[in-house]
This record gives sequence, structure tokens and C-alpha cells, in this order.
Amino acid sequence: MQKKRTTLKDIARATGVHVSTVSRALDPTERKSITPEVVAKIQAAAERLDYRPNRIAFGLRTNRTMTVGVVIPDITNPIFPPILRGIESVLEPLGYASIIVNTDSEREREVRLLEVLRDRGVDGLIHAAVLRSDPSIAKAAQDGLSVVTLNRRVENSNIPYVINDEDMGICEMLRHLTKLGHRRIAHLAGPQDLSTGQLRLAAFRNAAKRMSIDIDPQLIVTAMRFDEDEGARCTRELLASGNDFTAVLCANDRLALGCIDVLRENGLDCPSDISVSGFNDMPFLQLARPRLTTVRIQQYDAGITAASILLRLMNAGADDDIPLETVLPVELLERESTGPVAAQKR
Amino acid sequence: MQKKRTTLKDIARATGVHVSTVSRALDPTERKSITPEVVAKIQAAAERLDYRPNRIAFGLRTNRTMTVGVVIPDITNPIFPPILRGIESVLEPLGYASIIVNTDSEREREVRLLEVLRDRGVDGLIHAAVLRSDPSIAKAAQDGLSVVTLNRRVENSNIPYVINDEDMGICEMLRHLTKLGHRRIAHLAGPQDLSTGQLRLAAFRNAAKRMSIDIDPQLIVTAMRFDEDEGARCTRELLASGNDFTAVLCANDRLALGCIDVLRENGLDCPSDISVSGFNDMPFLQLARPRLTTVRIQQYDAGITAASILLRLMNAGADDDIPLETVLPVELLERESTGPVAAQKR
DNA sequence: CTGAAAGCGCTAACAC
DNA sequence: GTGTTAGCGCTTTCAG
Repeated sequence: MQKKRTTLKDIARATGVHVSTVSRALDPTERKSITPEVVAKIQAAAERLDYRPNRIAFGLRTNRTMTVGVVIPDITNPIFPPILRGIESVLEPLGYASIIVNTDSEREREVRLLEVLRDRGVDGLIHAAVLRSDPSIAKAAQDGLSVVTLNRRVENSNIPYVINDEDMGICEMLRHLTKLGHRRIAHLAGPQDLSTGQLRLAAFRNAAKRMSIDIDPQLIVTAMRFDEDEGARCTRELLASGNDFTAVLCANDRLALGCIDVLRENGLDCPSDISVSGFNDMPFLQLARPRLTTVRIQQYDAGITAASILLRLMNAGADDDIPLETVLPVELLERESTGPVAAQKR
Repeated sequence: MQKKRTTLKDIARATGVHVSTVSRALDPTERKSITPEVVAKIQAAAERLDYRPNRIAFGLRTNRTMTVGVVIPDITNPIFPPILRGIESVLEPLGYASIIVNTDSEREREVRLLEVLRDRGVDGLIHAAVLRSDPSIAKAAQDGLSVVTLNRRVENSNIPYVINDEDMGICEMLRHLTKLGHRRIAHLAGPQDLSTGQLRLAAFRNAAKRMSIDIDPQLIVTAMRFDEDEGARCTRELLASGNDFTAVLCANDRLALGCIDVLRENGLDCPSDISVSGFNDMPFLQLARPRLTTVRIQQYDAGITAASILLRLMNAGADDDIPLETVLPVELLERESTGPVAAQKR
């Protein structure tokens, strides 16, 4: 059993004042209404007895747990750890702790974990795993829970969100590929029930139109998950369809890695036969060969931004001028997986 | 503001019984002392009013928060996410939430975060970032907090720990290298204030002695951190010293990756000129070329094991027969970064 | 300026 | 079986 800790009552007894006086003396904002000598005496006793406020009791009384929930698809996906560090870097110094949960992109799990977090009375929520239509999180927000979504957004809601400039990223990548002479460009699209997947596909179509590039609908294949296996599957499908292409613009890095593997299996070299590009510039990507041309997103900063917005949300209530949308800039990274279109294609 | 939730009192009012009756009816172990009809009525009301127990109040009353702390050096190190998922897989279904904190291997931070966790009244602690001598965690354990350490252990204490079979791993790796003909084998040792670094160096020395291999003290270089930069620095030092070697056994994968880079910079190919081995088989390692020969440790299972021990610790008190030491098996993975010693060495 | 008292939501003796 | 009561440690009216 835990050794019992000193409470306000203990200090009150030691100093001969009432607990409420102790409480006030220890609260920076209430302190001013107490005689300095009394404050000093109380602080000394608190120090001596190694007093540590009981956050549980505080939470019960004030309905603030100083805890936030962080919902992500899967911590083993390496783009999330930097985001979490970013969140922690702003919340932890302010006394907040975060409870991180993994949804594995399963709606059922997401709903259940959201309940768990609400049961624990989190003061706010950073949600990086919402679906485009996500009633449970919308309801939570409506019930007054402070929530901000990260990387994704829930449509038709006024939940603030922090996303990357997907449009710009896709657009610059497409321009990069066309500069290299590519015209028949395939797209491995991400899951369309996630806003990232949907936005990047839309961005691809728009950019192509703007640049007057014909996109063969046959060259757009949609992955069911953002992982290597799906990248591989989609690439096989692409090859089996018999349509010509000289480049594959993938909706994220992991799809691209799977793609390159399958191309290699089929005797196609990247980039000399086919160019492949990714998105995210995830950690450890630099280990891969060829080094992947991709779009860097700001992972750590996304965490910082989302946490900052959540803070404003939690402290201000609903009527403040919190920005609904925050778009973080992205950066094109030209590396080795893209190159000039082969003289004789395929 | 949060919409107010229904409480036991609300249910009591709705059903015309006393709150304590409601409390009992909703508690599986107390339920049997209540008339079935009353239980049914109460459960129906609870359902209808969407009752969710307030864990804060529960925690204040029972002194159990159903929360555990997890202390790790840095979540961006990819060996930790699988461990966390392992922990979560046993704790979460039982209603526990975990608060994860990163120490960045800084003692000051570790001490402060430990205090934060204790202030929050965690029921137990899984600590994967202890130092070999770690008074703060020893004190916490002595004060009655349930704690188990992971990957590392604190010496001269009776804190249960879960580690990998470092001895076996190093030994098998050394045998593997000698089979390939290597005799002049360097060791990039990990930080000696971490038990992993220290154990692996000791294992290296012991194994060499057992196999009657002379180890030149000059060929042992100690890294200050377990990362690529330190692997690179140590390798430069090794090369600069002018001592001959045909293989480098590294205390972890990241040191090995840094090592291979520097060898390449110096015109030395791995494995044809020099063999290099790692330890851990961390996620995404398979992206690296040459594919690294390494020792696989059980990351997910380590999390499961530590969490299971913590559970027993929390539920049993100090007098149960909890194993002090759990050693998880490891597995040698022969891949491409090690090969037969070159005919003409270096 | 400080004390008294109430109460956050829940559990756990103790009555009856 | 169920109600009564007390209280976990804290904040926050309300008096004085």
C-alpha cells in the first residue's frame, strides 16, 4: 500500500489554521487575500511536510482533470511519435497529462475508446484518427468537450482542425513529375473514408486538370489502408490492367514503398523504368533505397499547433475566435526515386 | 461547458431507492446482496439515463485511479511503440489507462516526471528508462508503489524486471562472426550507465573469453548514446586508431547503421570488407541496405510480460511470489551485413 | 483576512 | 435487503 501523503488538513493542523486558509495560501490567485506572515508559515509547513496536492480531489471538486486524450490510429506508425512529442512539449509544462489511445482505424474501437476518455473526464481531446463522417466525435464536441482534429477533419462540423497543405504538396509533386517528362502518371490513392486520402485524390485530379494533363481513370487505384501491403496490391493491379504509365504518385510513403517492391519483383527499376513518389517523409524513410522523393509534412509542429489550439479551446469556451482551419506548409523533397521518363517507355 | 452527466443520485431519484443501493446494484460483486427485481429496475434506469460511472469520484474514494504510468526514454525510438502496444493490450481491456512520459534519458526530467505520475496517483508504473542506479524509482517502490522495469533493471533492489537475453544474443552473434572466420572483432558498446549497454559489453567480454578469442581493448569503443551519430563517431575513432579489425559487433541497430555509413564514407564495403552486426531488430530496419544481421528481441511480448507482472504486483501486494527476473528469449537473424572474412583483410 | 460549512460522486461500514 | 451515515481531499460560497 502507498504510504499516505500529507493533505491540506495535515498542514492546517500543523499550523493551527483552517484548511480553507491553507488552500487559499497555496493557491497563487487566492494567496493575495491572506496575510503574508500566515502565507509564509503555511508554505513553510507545506514544504517541510512535502505536501503534494491531490489532483484527484481537485478534479472531483473542479471538474478539471488536467488530462487530455489523444486519439491516433496506431502508435507504431512512425509519423505519430513526433506528433505526440509536439503535443507533449506544449501540454506537459502546463501540468497536463495525456492519455494516448490507438484505434487501429476501427470505428468500433474508436467509439469505445472515446467513451473511455470521456469517462475519465478528459478536459479536451486531440483526435488524429477521425473519419470523414464521425458522429461520435461530433456528438462529443456538441456536448461541450473541447476537441481539435489533426491531419484529418470531420466534415460539416465546426471542430477546429490542423492539416497539411495536401493541395500544394500534390500539386508540386505533379509539377515535378511533368518537368521530368512524365505524362502517363498513375495515382495510388489512400482510403477514401479518410480525409487525407480523399483530399489528396481530389488534389491530384484538380492539379492535373490545371496542368492540362489527361488522367486515365484506369490509372487511379484506391488503397484500403495506408500501408505497404496495400501499396503492393494496388501496384499489382495496375500492372495487371496492362495500362501504360511511367510514374506513380502515391498518397503516402508506405504505399510508395510497397509499390517500389512490386515493381522490382516485376523487373522494373525505380527510377530508371518507373518513377515513384511518396508523401509525408516519415521517419526512417532515409533508410530506404532508392531514397524516396516525397513531400515533407511538419509532424512535430502539427502536434504543437493542435495542442495550442486545444488550449485556447479549453480556456476560452465556444465563443472565442478560434480558427476553424489551420493549414501547415509542406515541402517537396526531390530525391532518387523519381527521374526523367525513360527514352522508350516501359 | 460539459453537459452534466447522470450520477448515482439521479438514478436513485428515478427509481426511488437510496444511492447506496444503486451503487451496490451496479457493482457486480455487491449485486448479489440485492433483490433481483430491484437490480433490474436500477439497471434499466441506468441504461435509460446513460449512466457512466465517474472514475474521478471512484478514485478519490478508493484510492485507485485505474491508471498506470509508463516511463520511456523517447517515443520516437521505434522499439518503444510495439512495447506500448503490448502493454496496452493487457491493461486496456481491464479498464486501465496509461500515461506515457518521455525522459529523453535526462535524470532531471525522469525525476520530475516520476513526481508528476505519483501526484496523479497512478496505481503502478512500468519503467523502461531507469538508470542502473536510480534512487528516485527505488524510493517510489519502497513507498509502496507497484513498479516493474522493462529492458533495464535497477541494481541492488527488489524491483521486478523484464529483460532480454542479452547474454545469449551477444554470444550467438559472436559465434556467428567467428564461424565466418572473424578474429579481430570490434565492439561498439552502448552507454555504460544503462544496464543494456553494460550487460551487452559484459556479455561480449565473457563470450569472447569462453570462445578463447583475444579482444584487443583498443577495439572496444563506448557510445554515449544509442544512436546513429554515436555509431558514426565511434567508428571514426576506431578507424583513426589504426587498429585492424574485420567485424564490428554493435550494441544496437542504430549504432550499426551509423557504423556502416562511416565505413562506406571511407571506401569500406559492408559486408565484403567489414562485417557489421546490430541488436534489437528494430522496426523499419528492413528498409536499410545491406539488410542488417541482428538479434531480434521480443518487443510486443516484453510489453505484455511487464504489464502482466505489474498487474500481479498491484493486486497481490508485496508478499506474493512475483518473479524478480524475467528473461525473454532472443533470436539471431543472419542477414546481409555479415559475411566471410575477406581473403586479404582490410 | 479567516473560519465554518457545504458538497463534488462515490464507496463502505454500520444499522435496522 | 436496503437505508443511514461518514468521509476520501479539495474548493468555494457565505459569514463574521
